[in-house]
Amino acid sequence: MAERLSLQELADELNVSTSTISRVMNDKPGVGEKTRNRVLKAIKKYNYVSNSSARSLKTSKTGNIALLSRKRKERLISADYFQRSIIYIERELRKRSYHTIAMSLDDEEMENSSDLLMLKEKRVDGFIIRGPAIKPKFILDLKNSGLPVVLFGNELKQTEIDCVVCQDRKGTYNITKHLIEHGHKKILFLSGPEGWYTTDERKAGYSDALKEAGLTSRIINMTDTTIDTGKTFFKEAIKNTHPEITAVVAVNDSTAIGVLDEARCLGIKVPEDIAVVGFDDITWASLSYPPLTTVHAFLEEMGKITISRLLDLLEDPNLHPAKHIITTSLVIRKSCGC
Amino acid sequence: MAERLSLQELADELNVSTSTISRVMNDKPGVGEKTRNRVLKAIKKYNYVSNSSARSLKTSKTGNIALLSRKRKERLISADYFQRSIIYIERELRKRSYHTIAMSLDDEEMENSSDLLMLKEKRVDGFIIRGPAIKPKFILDLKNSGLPVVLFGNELKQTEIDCVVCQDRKGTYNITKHLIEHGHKKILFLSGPEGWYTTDERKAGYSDALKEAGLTSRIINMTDTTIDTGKTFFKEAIKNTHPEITAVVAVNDSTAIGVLDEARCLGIKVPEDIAVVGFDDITWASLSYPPLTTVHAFLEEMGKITISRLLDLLEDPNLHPAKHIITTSLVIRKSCGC
DNA sequence: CTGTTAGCGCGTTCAT
DNA sequence: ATGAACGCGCTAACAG
Repeated sequence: MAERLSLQELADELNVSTSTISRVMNDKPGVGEKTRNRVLKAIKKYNYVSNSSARSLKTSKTGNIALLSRKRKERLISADYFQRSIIYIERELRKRSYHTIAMSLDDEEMENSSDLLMLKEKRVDGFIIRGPAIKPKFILDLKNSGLPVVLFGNELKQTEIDCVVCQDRKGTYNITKHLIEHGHKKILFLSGPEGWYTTDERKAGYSDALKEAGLTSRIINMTDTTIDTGKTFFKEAIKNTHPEITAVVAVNDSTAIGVLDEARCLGIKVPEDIAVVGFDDITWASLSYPPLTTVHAFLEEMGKITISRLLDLLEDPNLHPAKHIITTSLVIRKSCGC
Repeated sequence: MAERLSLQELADELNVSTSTISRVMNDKPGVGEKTRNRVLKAIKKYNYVSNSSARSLKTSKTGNIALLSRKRKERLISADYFQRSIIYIERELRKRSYHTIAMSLDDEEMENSSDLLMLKEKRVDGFIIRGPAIKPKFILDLKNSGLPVVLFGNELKQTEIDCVVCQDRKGTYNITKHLIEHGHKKILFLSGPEGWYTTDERKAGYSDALKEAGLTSRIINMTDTTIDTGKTFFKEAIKNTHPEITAVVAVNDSTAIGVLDEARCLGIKVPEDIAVVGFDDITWASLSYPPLTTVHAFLEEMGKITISRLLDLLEDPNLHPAKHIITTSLVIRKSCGC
């Protein structure tokens, strides 16, 4: 590939000033029709693209957005959730001429948010933070950097901050109600750690449904929401603390799939002996055995809103924080037994 | 957060010149012990970090690496493969002070590689291209940009270019041989589109094993290597073209899992009626029903080498291209029936 | 409508 | 050992 052309070189080539070309490049007024066309043609001919560092230096805009996730230690369970959201967000950002810098941070790295170079280096214009398992302090540190932040699938409880979530509470309420309507009375909720937004909301939705039906709540707070915690805590429940249950509402599909797997190990038939339902509708929900009844979250639409919001914030950082809640829908498959 | 400090401001604060601080920042000689310490302390105190755009402009290094993948249209099946590699690569790069710009390109976007702004904008220092389903022209275009390129899980057939792969051929040879040793004689290979590196290699491995045993090859080239193509092509084979088979070697786990799913739909028992094996050892291989016998690829180690190589290339772009082949290992579970 | 000029914040000569 | 001056490539303010 030929050497990159600088603005100056192109200007010399055309016998115009750099400002003229700059004006044309940025679609600004103040250039005659004839000159503009001449410049446009040359830009195409020489395949001229402005140097992003120089532009950033001048404009203080990088054209990069950081997409931050938490790295889990356990078996990767939400992989397709991760992939679908990251791919969608990246592509949507790219359509609008932004690049995506992806990072997976473990808990330790989030402790030292001051280490996050990007923040001080001015390498990005804004942050998308994905998932519930992020420490509030980390989020606030980022927010205090002055750059726009939008949360995806999470909300801060004390501080108002832009966020995009699905109907966690209502979705779980609906699916729990579905089980109740099919005659279940002893329903266990496998929840995640207290304090995670989605977990708390979904737990509340479960409780809403049970309370409405006058049934007794049975809740277990797991240490995480993975296949493995699903297996472990379900086994413990069925063998010791809650042998009487006829249905399990899992806080997410990964947990539910862990339950399915463990049930198989224990010789418990799903849905004949126990009904199992999840939340998220990850790809594997349709491939598990039996296929999982769950709540579908519209990740793509959540992503779309996240990005629109972030870009709005980029234009006007003083917008008042908003919370965006996207609908969910119930997906009936086999694991609920109806 | 306080306003960012510029080099000049920090210099004024300390009554030294910007050059002195720059020297300290970049660990260069020519600064007295006492001054150096004083500067070091101030850097810490004011939390000074140099502006990345300005630095890039001056040094022509961005500190960004592009990680490119192909976006598939079908159900996402290799999600955890994707996630594991991207997370690992990103974290490993970050350890070495690089940021990762991730992009998922569809076929159309790869056609117009000239559109890839990054390339001309000088937004990245190098490229990692992940997966086999990438058009050679796209790779060559990138390579011709003059920036270092390393392929991950792919190889160019005509042009020498740095690449990191696993033992695709030998791995498939081994697992096929395993089936043969357990008495299978009519073994079908579900392959991907011709021309994809991994697919072709694995097919060759299958053929090696069959030839060695004096058995007849049965190969189907699918249009892609997903759960859905696995389902479709397996069904077609079992019902029409190859009803006699007793075992299926799938080109990857996604395909194998599609076969498992379709077998269940058709009332065919695995492994009793038909043995099924895959390749990759994605997380779901251990969770499918029955758990999948497969070939484990060491993604993390592949990622590590990819990065080391890319960084070496960054230092010396004239290194001779090298191909790195990482070992695989056979993982025996239930689906092969032994 | 167009060109000249002055930085953006940094690294790197070249003097001292 | 230190500092002054220059320029990386671009945009924007000011002249003309």
